[in-house]
Amino acid sequence: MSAQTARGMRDFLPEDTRRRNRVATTIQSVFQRYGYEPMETPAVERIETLLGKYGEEGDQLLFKILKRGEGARLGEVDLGLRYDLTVPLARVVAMNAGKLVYPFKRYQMSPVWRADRPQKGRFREFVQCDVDIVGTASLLADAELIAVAHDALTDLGFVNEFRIHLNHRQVLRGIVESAGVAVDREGDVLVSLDKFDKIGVDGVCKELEQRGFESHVVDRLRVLMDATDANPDSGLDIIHEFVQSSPTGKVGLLQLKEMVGVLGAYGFPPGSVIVNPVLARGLSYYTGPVFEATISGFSGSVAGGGRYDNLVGMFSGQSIPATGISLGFERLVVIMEERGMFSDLPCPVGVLVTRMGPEFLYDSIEFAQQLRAIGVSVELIYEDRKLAKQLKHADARSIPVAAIIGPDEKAKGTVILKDLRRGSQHEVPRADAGDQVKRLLSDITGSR
RNA sequence: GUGAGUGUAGCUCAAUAGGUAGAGCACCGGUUUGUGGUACCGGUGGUCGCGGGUUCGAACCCCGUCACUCACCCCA
Repeated sequence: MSAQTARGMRDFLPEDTRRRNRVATTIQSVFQRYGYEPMETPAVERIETLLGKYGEEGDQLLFKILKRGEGARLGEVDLGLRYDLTVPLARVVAMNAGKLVYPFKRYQMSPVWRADRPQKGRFREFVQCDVDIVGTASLLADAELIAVAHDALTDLGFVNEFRIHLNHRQVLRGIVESAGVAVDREGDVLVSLDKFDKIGVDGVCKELEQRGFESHVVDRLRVLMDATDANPDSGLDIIHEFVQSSPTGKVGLLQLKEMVGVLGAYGFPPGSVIVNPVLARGLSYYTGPVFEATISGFSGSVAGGGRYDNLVGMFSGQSIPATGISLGFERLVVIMEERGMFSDLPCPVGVLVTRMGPEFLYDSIEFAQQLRAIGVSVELIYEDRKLAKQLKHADARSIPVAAIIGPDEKAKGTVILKDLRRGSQHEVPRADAGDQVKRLLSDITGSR
């Protein structure tokens, strides 16, 4: 019998959970600040809901659930674990289209499952934080999502350490068209182009050649990448040059210009949101603006999203426009742990109430309750062990204050409050102890 | 799915040319039976991932297998 989690699955011990909760509440409060409401959907969806939404690769990565009974023996599948939160949302909207108030703004933070091979910042079970706006084609919605991501990353502590990239599916189509690529090979080009950040101009060109693209196509895209590389802040101008011959591309460009204008009004620091002509994004359901957030020093994205105006229609036949972004919760946690960004998390327990012996136990319990009644988090020692051991336990748990009641204190109706960080202690009447404890705890958190 | 690396005590790691395992930290006890985080002394703890093979003898060599890590594919 091996005590081990399944591949790519993790336990979260209390310290992990404390950190994760900090990230979750920080992100949630941003979502709520913009008027999004929480929503939840089942972990399990019908398999046909999931299949065919994420491309061939995605279908391979779905965790599938065998039918019960006879079907299991035959290997029949009728259910699967959700692969993301966007497709379930589209399903919910299709199911409840008449009941919802539009624009429907919801967020969801839930685990999703992918049968991927784990690596850094990648797991088989991982939490996504999705915010979406359903029922409006307005680009204000897309811009707002960028603002939400911007605020979330900022509040988490990544001030000036991230960048949000913005592009448009129709711009990409325009670029690809004008480079002379057939529509059915657009996907291949975009997949390679998207690796620009990682493998550079030469890497992308090499890959394009390997995929069999003619040299005039590769050369054209090389010019695009060189221009982007040289002037990362001139994305709109570069796109302008590259979509002249494409009506579709021009539409996309106009929309990007509009968004850039709107984003200007949000007042973000220069360079934190940029138009990136080579940002592609893999998922096939995007139809308009696409966005992605990166953090300096981390390869890969920490957020991604875009407009998907046709996804709801796949379920109901009734097309409803929608746009959304997903924050990569796990990657953010990984990066924040690496960079020591949780060092300010306080110990959840404020006071350890020690005990001196059987005859003083009830005093300790009464005192613990006295503190709990005023909202202090208190832990009581269960075993009758020597005081040194009890204080050691407080250390192990980083509890900042110990309360000691022995024969002397019992006789006088006092308690010793010991500040374990400083090593100082003083004896106070038990009636005043609540205020003293609160003062001590606020001193300790304030002085950090 | 592909490739590379690593699996020895709870954790981080040692073990000299194959001779049946050791340190630090942690834990427990003591120096201090009312005071932790510093010091000193002692102690518990290991089927060397698992299975086979070579050998008088394997943690070490060979084969297989599993797990983890990293990278690719793809993605958060």
